[in-house]
Amino acid sequence: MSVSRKISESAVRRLSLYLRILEDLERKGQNTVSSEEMSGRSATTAAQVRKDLSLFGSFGKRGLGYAVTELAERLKKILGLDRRWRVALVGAGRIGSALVEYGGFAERGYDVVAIFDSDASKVGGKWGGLCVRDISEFEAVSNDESVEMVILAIPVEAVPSVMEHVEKAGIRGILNFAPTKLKVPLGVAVKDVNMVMELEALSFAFSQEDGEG
Amino acid sequence: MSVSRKISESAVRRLSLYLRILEDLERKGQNTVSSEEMSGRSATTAAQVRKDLSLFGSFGKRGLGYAVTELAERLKKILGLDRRWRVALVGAGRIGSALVEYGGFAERGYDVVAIFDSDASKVGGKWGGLCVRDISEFEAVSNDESVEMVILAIPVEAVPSVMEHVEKAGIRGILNFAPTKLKVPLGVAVKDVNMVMELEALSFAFSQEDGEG
DNA sequence: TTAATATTGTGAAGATTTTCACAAACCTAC
DNA sequence: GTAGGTTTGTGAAAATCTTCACAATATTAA
Repeated sequence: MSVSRKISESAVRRLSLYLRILEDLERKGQNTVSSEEMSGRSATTAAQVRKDLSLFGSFGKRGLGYAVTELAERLKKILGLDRRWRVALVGAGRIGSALVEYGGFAERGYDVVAIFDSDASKVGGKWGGLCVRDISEFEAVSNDESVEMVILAIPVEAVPSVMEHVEKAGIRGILNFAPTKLKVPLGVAVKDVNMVMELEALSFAFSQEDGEG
Repeated sequence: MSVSRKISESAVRRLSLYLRILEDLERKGQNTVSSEEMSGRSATTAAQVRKDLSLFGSFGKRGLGYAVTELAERLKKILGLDRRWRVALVGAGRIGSALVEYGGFAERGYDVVAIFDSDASKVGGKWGGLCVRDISEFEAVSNDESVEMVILAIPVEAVPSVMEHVEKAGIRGILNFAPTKLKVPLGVAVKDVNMVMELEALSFAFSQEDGEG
């Protein structure tokens, strides 16, 4: 099961998508699925699906396809979803509130166990059963609470000082909503989410198209 | 200025990031910047920065670097940000509310001019000055309001029926928060945003690392 | 004016990712 | 058990993306 090869960013994103498709098929009671059908639902090619899956082993049966439930389990394991993760939210502002309000994380195994902010007017407030703590307490609290990952929903200016705490606490996974590339030590994984950047990509695609003959 | 080459997804994302860096430098009153400095702030290489920019022309001066304000203007134009965009939000649920609440869109030129839902209990409600309309009115309203792009914040099940309206209305840009790949006609641009997918990529990176020697 | 220094723009090389194409493996029907 | 139809798994080819390396060009100093 150990994988020595480096798996590309985009391959991992596709695995996520495959898992979602499989869960959908599971709900519908479908037992097996072909790479062809998976590709149809995921805007890739059948060859791509097979290649992606083959990076981790042989899950399918030739002539038949993949067992839906079994493959879903394998993917969950590969993606680290066969367990729950303890997550801290840093930044009790608009984005942070939107994320807590959104609530989709717990469903997929991510438990927000602590919330931090540097704004004194927010510290002490209750957010869905959790007390907003001052960022200066980050190391102590995240240690007590065994925090593994951080959701960073803070303005760019606040990044350097917050990152000091995060680094010192030995956090090794960050979901970054601040619109800047984080500089992190080796071994710390970062994923960026930036909705405005997505919209910009959209208007780019749009403008290009309009400009062309 | 016309670009016939296809620009890669990741190149566009980097352009977005460069623009943000430039705007930051502008605020700080810096007049010129080298590809080296840009790369330092964006976790890429100087060569990558130059290559990306050179896709659209020669913006820099050898020996000196790039003029901050001028390059920012050029990038805005390239990314289609030299104008405002009229956007409709479809789905007045948790994600939709989070996005409206978040509010970062207007700042960057995207105006939400209409909100739709299929849930009768939501239709008619007021959201930040806008009245939530029934999705069946989509074509008429989006035509009246000259809607150009759509933010799709609906559950997977609702996708097919909503997409019918969106297609008929001739919308050609979609920011998709539904965790599924949309099937769209040629010429329609789609960008997917999926925060859970990002978190999964994070736990994947994390699990891999733990599993290795 | 010339020398020294800095930095871009870009072909070419290198690396990575995707697609192709087909042998191997499995299922069903008779 | 054999023939016919499917579908996987995977090397090899093709396409795409990133890095390298350096000529070309600009600035500054003397």
